[in-house]
Amino acid sequence: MPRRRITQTDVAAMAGVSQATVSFVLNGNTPAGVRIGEETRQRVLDAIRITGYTANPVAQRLAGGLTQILGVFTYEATFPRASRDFYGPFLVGIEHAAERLGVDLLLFTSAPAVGGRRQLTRDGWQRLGVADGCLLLGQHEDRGELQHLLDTNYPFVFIGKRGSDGGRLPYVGADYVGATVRQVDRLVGLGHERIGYVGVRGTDQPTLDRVEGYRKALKARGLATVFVESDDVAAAADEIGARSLTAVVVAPENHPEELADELERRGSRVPDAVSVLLLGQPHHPRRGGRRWSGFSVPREEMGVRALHLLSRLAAGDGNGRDRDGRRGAAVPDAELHQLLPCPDVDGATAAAAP
Amino acid sequence: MPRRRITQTDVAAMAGVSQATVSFVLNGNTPAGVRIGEETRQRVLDAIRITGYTANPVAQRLAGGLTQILGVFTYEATFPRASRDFYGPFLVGIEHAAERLGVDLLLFTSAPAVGGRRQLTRDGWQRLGVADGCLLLGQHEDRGELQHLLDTNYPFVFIGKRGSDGGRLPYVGADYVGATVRQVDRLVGLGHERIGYVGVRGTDQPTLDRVEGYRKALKARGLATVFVESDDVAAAADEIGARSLTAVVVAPENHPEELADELERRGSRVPDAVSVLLLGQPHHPRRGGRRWSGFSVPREEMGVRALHLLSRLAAGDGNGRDRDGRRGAAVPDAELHQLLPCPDVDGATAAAAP
DNA sequence: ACCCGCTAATAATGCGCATTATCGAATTGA
DNA sequence: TCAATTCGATAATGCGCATTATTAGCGGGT
Repeated sequence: MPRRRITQTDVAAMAGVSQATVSFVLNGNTPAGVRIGEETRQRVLDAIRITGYTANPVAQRLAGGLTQILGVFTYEATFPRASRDFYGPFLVGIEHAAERLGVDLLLFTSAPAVGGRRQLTRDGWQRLGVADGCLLLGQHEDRGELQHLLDTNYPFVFIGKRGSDGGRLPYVGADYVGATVRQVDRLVGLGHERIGYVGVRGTDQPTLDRVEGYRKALKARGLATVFVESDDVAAAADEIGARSLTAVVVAPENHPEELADELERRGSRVPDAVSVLLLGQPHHPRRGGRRWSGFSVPREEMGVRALHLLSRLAAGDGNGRDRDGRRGAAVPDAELHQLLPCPDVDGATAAAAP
Repeated sequence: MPRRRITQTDVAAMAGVSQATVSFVLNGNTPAGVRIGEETRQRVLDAIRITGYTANPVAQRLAGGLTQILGVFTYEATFPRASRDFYGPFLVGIEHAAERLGVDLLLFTSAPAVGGRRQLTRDGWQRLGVADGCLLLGQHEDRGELQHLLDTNYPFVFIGKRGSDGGRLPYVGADYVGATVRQVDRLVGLGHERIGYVGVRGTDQPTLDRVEGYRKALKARGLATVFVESDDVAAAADEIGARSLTAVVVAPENHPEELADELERRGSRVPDAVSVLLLGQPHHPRRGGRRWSGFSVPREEMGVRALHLLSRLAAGDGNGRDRDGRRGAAVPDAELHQLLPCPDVDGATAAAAP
C-alpha cells in the first residue's frame, strides 16, 4: 500500500505556516518583497528534518521548466562489445560532462531497432520530449528526420561533422582534413615523394575529409596523388609495391595491421621500406600490435564538448530558467560547429624515405 | 527565442475541442461513460500530427502516469575503461531488455562523484523521481539510503544479491554458493583431497557466498578447509606449496593469472601439479591468457532479469496504469529475490590430482 | 409534453511545487 | 494623527496532464 509521500503542504501544516513559506525556506530565495522571519524559518527547517521531507522532482520540473536531463541517441545498440569499443570513448566524455553539468543522461533505448539500426520513428520522437535536448551519435542520413529536428526547434547536437546540411546542424566533429594534411606533411618532411592513400572510397564524412586532406596536402607540395583502392589487403600491398610507393596513409577501417603484415611478407619492412601513417585510432587494438604513427581522434573530448554545447542550446529552451534563475543566452553561431584538432601520434611506423 | 512546447491545449484549440478530449484520444481510454466520436477523433489526431505534439512526460508523471523511463544508478562512473569491463555485460542485458520493454534508460550521472564513488545525496534522490523505478548496481552499504528507499516505497531492484537486509530488498543475483559448491565437487571428482581457497576475506556478498560454498562443499565431503589469505600473490603461491595443496579455488579479484604464473615459477605446473578453478570471469581478460576452468556469472542475463523485475514493480506504482490501461498486478514475493545459476566453464586449468 | 436513455463532449479538479500578487500589522515620518 | 513605509507571511495561480463530474443535444416511448 503506497504510503503517500510527504509534501510541502504536510510540512507546512506541521510548522504552522503556508505551503508557500515552506517553498521559500527551501529555496533560500525570497523573491522581490517576500521575507521570512528567522524564527519561522527554523520552525520550518525543523519540520522538514522531522518529517524527512524531500521535494518531488517531477513537480519541481513541471513548475520550473527544464528537466535537467539530456538525451543520447545512438543509431546502434550502445553497449554490445563491438559498439562499446566505438561509443565507449564518447560516452566517457559525455558522462564526465554530464556529471559536471549536474545533468542526467537519458538513453533512448525504446526506439525500435530494425535490423540492428535504431529508428527515430514518430514514436521515438515522442520520447525525446523528456530531455531538454539530445545528442546524436552515428551516421544517419534520413533527411526527413533531420528536417523534423530543425522544424521542431528541438535542441540537439551531432557528434561527428555534418557536411551536407552543414550550416544548419549543430555538431562537434574532428578535424580530419587538417590532421591528414599534417600526416602527409610529416612524410614529406621525412623525404617521401611517392605517398599513397590506401582505402575504399566511402561517402561517409570522415573518409571524404581524409581524402580531401590528402589531396590538398599533396597538391600544395606539388606531388602526385596515388589512390590504392583495392579492398583486398593483399592486392593493396601488391599495388603499393608496383607503384613503388615509399609511404602510405591509411584509415583505421581499412585493416592497417593486416596491410602491414602483407607488406612485410613481400619483403617491404615497415617503416624501413614503407612508412604507414594511420589516420585515426586502430579500431581493434591488438595486444602486441604495432605502435602506429599518425593521429588520434579526440573522442572523449568530443563527447565533453558536445554535451556542453547541447547544454547551452537547451538552456535557452522551454520556460527554462537555469538554476540561478537566469535564462540561457543565445548561443553564437560560431560555436554551433566545432572541429577539434586531432593530435599527432608518434609511433613506430614512420621513417625517413629509403 | 525559447520555443514553447506544444501542449494538449494547443492541440485542442487547433482541433476545436477541449483539452480533455485530446487527452482521451491520446490514451485511447474512454473511462466510464466518456465517448469520442470517430470524426472528432480524427480531427484531434490530425492536429497532433500537424503540430508534432509530444506529451510532456513530467506532467504525465505528476498527474499520476508512468514515464516509461527506468533509471540506472551505478556507484562508480559507468563508462571509463575499468568500469566498462565490469558494467558492460550488465548494461548489454539491461539495454536489450529496455528495448524489448519499450522503455528508455535514465543514467543518473548527475549524482556527484566523491572520490570516484557516486553519492545518492538528497539532491540525487530528487532526480530519481523522473523514472518509474531504478536499478542499482554496485556495492553500497549506506543504511540510511536503503531505509529511505524502502520508506518512500519507490520501486527499485538491486543487481547483485543483498544479504543483510535481504528480505526487504528486491534483487537479482548470481548463485555463487551453489556454483562454488559445484567447483569443489568437480575437484573432488578429479581425485583432489587437499583443496584450498585463495583470497582475501572480504565482507562483500560475493566473497561471503563463495566462502560459504567452499565450506559447505568440503564439509559435505568430510575434507578440511584451507584458507590461503595472503594478499600477496607470491606468498600465496608459497603457502600453496607449503601446505601441499593439489587444487585451489580463487576469485577473479585475487589475481589468478599472476598466481598461476607464480606457481609455475616454483615448478608447480597448472593444472598438472595444481588445479586452479576460477570463481567467476577473469576481471581483466588478457589476450593470450589462460583458459580458465570454473564458472561464469551470467551478468547479461542478470541485467535482463533485473530490468524485467523492475518493470513489473514499477507498473504497480503511482496511479500507474500501463499502456493498456491495466494496473500492474502485485509482484509475488517469490520473484523479488532471484538467484541465477552460474554455468560451469571448462577451461584448461583443472586436471586430475597428481 | 415530460421523462428516460443514450451519445458526445466539456468543465472542473488535483498532482506538488514555484512564483506573483496581495494583505495585515507594526513601525516610521512629519 | 494619518499616510507612508517596512516587515512577515499568505492566497492564488499556473505548469501540463489524467480523470471525474457534469452538461448539452437528441430521438423515442408513454
